Amino acid sequence: MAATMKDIARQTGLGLATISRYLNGGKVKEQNRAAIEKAIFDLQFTVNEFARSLKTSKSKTIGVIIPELNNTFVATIITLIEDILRKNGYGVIICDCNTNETLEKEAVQFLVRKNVDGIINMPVCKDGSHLKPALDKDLPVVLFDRSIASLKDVVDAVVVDNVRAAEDAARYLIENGHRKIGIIVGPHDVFTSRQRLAGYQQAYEKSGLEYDSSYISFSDYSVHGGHECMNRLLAEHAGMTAVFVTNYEMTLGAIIAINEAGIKLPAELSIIGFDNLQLSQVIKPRLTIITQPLEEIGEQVASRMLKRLSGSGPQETGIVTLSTRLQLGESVQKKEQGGEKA
Amino acid sequence: MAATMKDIARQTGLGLATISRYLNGGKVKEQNRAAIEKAIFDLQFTVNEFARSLKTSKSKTIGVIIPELNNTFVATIITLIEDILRKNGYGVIICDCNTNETLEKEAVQFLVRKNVDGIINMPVCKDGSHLKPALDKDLPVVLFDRSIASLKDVVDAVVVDNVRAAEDAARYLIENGHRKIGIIVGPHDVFTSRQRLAGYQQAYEKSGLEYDSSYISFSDYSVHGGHECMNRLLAEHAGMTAVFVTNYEMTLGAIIAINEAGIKLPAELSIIGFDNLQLSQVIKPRLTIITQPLEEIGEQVASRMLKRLSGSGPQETGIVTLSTRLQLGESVQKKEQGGEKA
DNA sequence: CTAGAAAACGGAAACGTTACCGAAATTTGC
DNA sequence: GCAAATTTCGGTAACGTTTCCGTTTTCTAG
Repeated sequence: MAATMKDIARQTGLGLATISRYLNGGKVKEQNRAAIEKAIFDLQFTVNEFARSLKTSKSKTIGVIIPELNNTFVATIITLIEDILRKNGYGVIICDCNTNETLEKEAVQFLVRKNVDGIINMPVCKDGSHLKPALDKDLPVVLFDRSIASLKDVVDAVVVDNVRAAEDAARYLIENGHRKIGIIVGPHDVFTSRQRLAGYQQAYEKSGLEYDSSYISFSDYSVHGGHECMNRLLAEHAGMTAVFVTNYEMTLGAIIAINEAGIKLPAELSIIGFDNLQLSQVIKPRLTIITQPLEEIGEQVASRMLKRLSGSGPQETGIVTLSTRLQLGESVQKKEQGGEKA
Repeated sequence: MAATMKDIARQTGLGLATISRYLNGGKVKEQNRAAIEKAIFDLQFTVNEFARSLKTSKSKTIGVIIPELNNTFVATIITLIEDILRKNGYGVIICDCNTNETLEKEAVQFLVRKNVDGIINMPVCKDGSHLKPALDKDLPVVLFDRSIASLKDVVDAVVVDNVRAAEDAARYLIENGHRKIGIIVGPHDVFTSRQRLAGYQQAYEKSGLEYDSSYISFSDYSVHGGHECMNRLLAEHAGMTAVFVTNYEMTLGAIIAINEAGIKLPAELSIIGFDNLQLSQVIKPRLTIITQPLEEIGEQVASRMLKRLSGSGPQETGIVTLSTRLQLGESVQKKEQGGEKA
């Protein structure tokens, strides 16, 4: 049916090895090059990737495992990664594990069976045991958003400095005179949640202030969860003057709740949100937010993977920590303290 | 390195063909079956999918091309499709073409070169010419969200009845006494935009009323766009009593704009949104929305693809049209007409 | 012009499956 | 208990590349 290298060899009178060399960027005499190209054109030849893969044991495919595709942060990063990898000839197989450790483990097995050349993962499992099948086969693994301590010598990881990010946000609020600051964080056991909460606490400590743990509200990184938490905080803490919401979806939910309650931003309540610069500028008052360098995360993940793939010999792995930025808007109001502090 | 069928054959004393038969679900004598299974376990054998693919010319991989991954509707459907296909042993390679026809065409070529067994596509290109490389190779193609008239005999398509959906929404508003209804639609040239607009117009016509085309606002299906359009409509049409927003992202943007303007829902303005039942219940007043049967769309797309893949002989292709539902909330207020009618 | 070095080439053996089809083993029927 | 019918089995030839390495061609320099 389709033309093969043999057909090219026959038409050009050259040997198979020469055709192969040409196809793989080797040196070929000018006139042979022309002949081969003509034959390829005439016969509409395309390399059979199956045969090539059989010989090289490379699929030119990368597996990506994420907890949830329907999430701006994840979708944006995947889009960036996919774009870069595709430009380098790699296909990207996505597995949404629905924030479920069992499904995540199965996804790794599935991808290894599918002979992916590497795995990119925003991990749900905390100890990294799910990655064993991949590591056993020496596949390069790159984590993002969350790192896994026990794996730091065998995989790459790209994360942001969440502690610092949250600290920046909380400090900014404190500097603006706020003392009773609510925080809406993700699930207790998620890496980023913990870090962001730690940053909030650290800001209080460094300022020599105490925080009230009842102002800490755990949620699930969803719009619904953010809405719920915001309502709870509003109901329980009439004295709250500011709130820090630690991801995009929850920020959306929180704002909806605030609007519903008829609370004026920022006069009656200051807010700092998370991610999605675009939205922050659409909302009035313009939202002050912590932005993650999404492009950079995507690029780092993709380029680390590519480097490992082209890797000659063992390379050092490591954690790349990127910085977030406090993007000022108008959703935080300076609050005069009643002379409480100097 | 890794064990092959030959190793299994050697250990069991059976022939290669028998091992192959066993692996592919053929009949094997009970005691041989046991021996093979033991050998597989002992040697940690797994089928080399590369070799299998070379023989069968099947990759067990499906390509999915979408205009934009960072969109709830798309992400939700992809998640469903991916889940079903993975359970059937298929990997899903995703290509985000960024709503760009050139990139979409390149994505098809890329996937065909990667030997996918089929292509699922939410098409950007209107005439379907981008799919030629796939159709030339007789790959099954399933479209969703948008169909392409010229391809209706060669590909499957799963869409919803957008005309009816929009008509339902507009009629409901009209029945509730609204006459000056704004509509925020997607881009002029997109299938769903046109259909949803047509439904809106049809509702007016069937009610014997005229619509004012200045109440029609074209946008781009983004949060930002919805926000912008809503602001424009509010500025230009003080008399507007209701608005229909035709996708989720724009609905979000519109609500933010309404809230910012301090307009009370539904007392001062009624609104019907689109998609995302979950959010609609989080917002107060609970949003009246048009919901698309996302699960059903995902299932239909996946099962159509699976059917075509297992396909024995030529099957009939066709368009599946699913129904939307008007999910009542509290965001539409009955408006007494000043005896204008009847 | 020619010896030697360098570059380009080509034959053939894998890579690990699947599938055809004749041979061997087993079952069935009487 | 035996021939015929039915299963099950196994040898072997692909599938279309890549790669090793010995051979031929081309280039360089004196």
